[in-house]
Amino acid sequence: MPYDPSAFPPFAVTVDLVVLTVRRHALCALAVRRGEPPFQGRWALPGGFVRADEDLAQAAARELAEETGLRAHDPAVPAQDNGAHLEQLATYGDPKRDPRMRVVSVAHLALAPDLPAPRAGGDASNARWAPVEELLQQGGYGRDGEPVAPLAFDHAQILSDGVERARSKIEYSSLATAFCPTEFTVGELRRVYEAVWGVALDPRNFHRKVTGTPGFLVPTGGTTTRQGGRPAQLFRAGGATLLNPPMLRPEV
Amino acid sequence: MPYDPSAFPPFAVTVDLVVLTVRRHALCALAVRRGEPPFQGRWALPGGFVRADEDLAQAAARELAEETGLRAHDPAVPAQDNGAHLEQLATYGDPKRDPRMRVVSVAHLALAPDLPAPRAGGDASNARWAPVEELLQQGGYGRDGEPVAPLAFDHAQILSDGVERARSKIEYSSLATAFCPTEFTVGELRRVYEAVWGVALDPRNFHRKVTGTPGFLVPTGGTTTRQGGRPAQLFRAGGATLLNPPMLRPEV
DNA sequence: GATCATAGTCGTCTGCCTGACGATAAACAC
DNA sequence: GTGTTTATCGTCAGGCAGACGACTATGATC
Repeated sequence: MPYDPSAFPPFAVTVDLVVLTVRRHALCALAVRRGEPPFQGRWALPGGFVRADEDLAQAAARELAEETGLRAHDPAVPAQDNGAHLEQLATYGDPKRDPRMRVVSVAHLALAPDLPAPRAGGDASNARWAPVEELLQQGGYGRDGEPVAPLAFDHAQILSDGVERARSKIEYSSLATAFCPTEFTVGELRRVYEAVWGVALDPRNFHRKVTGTPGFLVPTGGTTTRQGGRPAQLFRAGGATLLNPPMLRPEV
Repeated sequence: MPYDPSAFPPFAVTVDLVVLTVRRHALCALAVRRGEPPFQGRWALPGGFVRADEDLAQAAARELAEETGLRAHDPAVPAQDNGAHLEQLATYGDPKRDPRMRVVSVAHLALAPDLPAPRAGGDASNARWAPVEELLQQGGYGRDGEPVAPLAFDHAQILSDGVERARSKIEYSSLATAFCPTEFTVGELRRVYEAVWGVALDPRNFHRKVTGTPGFLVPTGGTTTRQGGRPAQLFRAGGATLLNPPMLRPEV
């Protein structure tokens, strides 16, 4: 195939972000309201065009910072604090996914601890954390009784894929700690698993499992009582990234 | 962000293919020789531009058919024969990955049973199955004593990611059957695992494990003796796609 | 201050799965 | 027949997970 610039059609390339966090025992995703057509007024995933001199991961990190103020976690610096986990998810390129033009979107998945409040260009009403089931239900009515419109474009599919990735990845990696603050208790980590998987876990077996997995948790020495009840030990994420044996997701 | 066609730079979008198979107890990948600069004469992964009206998966399936004659396995037809498994792998978009222009490549992973012979535009000398370690070694000398040049572009990284995906995915899915013909024996399936993982497995424990996992294998009733020794039962891939519990890859 | 509710932590027991490995079965080569 | 190769069945011990009892340490309530 000789090199011929007219031999290939031009594409626009964007990054879209599935930013997940756990709030009030529910897995939530960041959604922004679209200000212009198509899908004006509908909720969508945050994202934007990749710039001419930018790598895909850079573009995703830039969008993440613009939308949330989060810095992306550099994989080369595992002990970095307050950085969000960011990884490529999948690429969506259906010719009709954007009615305006041919857009290929490289979706990324970000996991963040619970954050104060979202921002989207400074306008809080145009960005929110919403439970993923609420964003994924087709039509129907949300918790507040208002009608729910599906996400713009193919973003329901992207969000669904991102949630599934997160659900499976916390099984065999220490990624669940990305949902926790720098220091956290075993109970807080358990509530992350329960929210992401949507199941209840036995606190005793969970405690035995996570404290017995080498490299998963490192005790800081401190304790906290912010959950009420007996004070709990505080931990930081250990160096291990892959858990062997993995956490087991209960059968449905 | 208002819609402004001049606000985004144009990209070329390609699909690159990591086509894996098991030949002579070794994990092999399809490589094609580049006929023009850049990297003229070097080996590369097969691939090509995505057309204007084509989905990414369609483009990957078309390239796969052009290079190997394989039809992609439609996930909606699980019992389809002789179709190769095809899935999206990852997307590579470093601004300098192609010296000519800005190219974003959506890599796909294909798994195929052992095939007669590769073809690349009818010229067999420009396409071959090569063991992945041979393609991935940087410089040095191959089995035949000839100097080995690294793969073109970032294809070593793509191939490495594809191999790692395959290695981990046969742990928890029935994907290893994609390397086998329609009917196969437990021993043949074991040799697939051994080649992909590069380890030796205990035949007795392997047999117990795979025949005891519901939905993994379905006996066809026939037997074969094509491996020599006692005749072995023939199986087809069962309906299960996810293995629970998974196959365990031995520690290094 | 006693009592209660809440949450955390340590143990025990049982069943299942895995790895190691012995034994037998059925073909082919000589 | 003997040896070789591959397939298949069985046995046994160790480890891990699920179920669940027991105890500890805090704050809330009376």
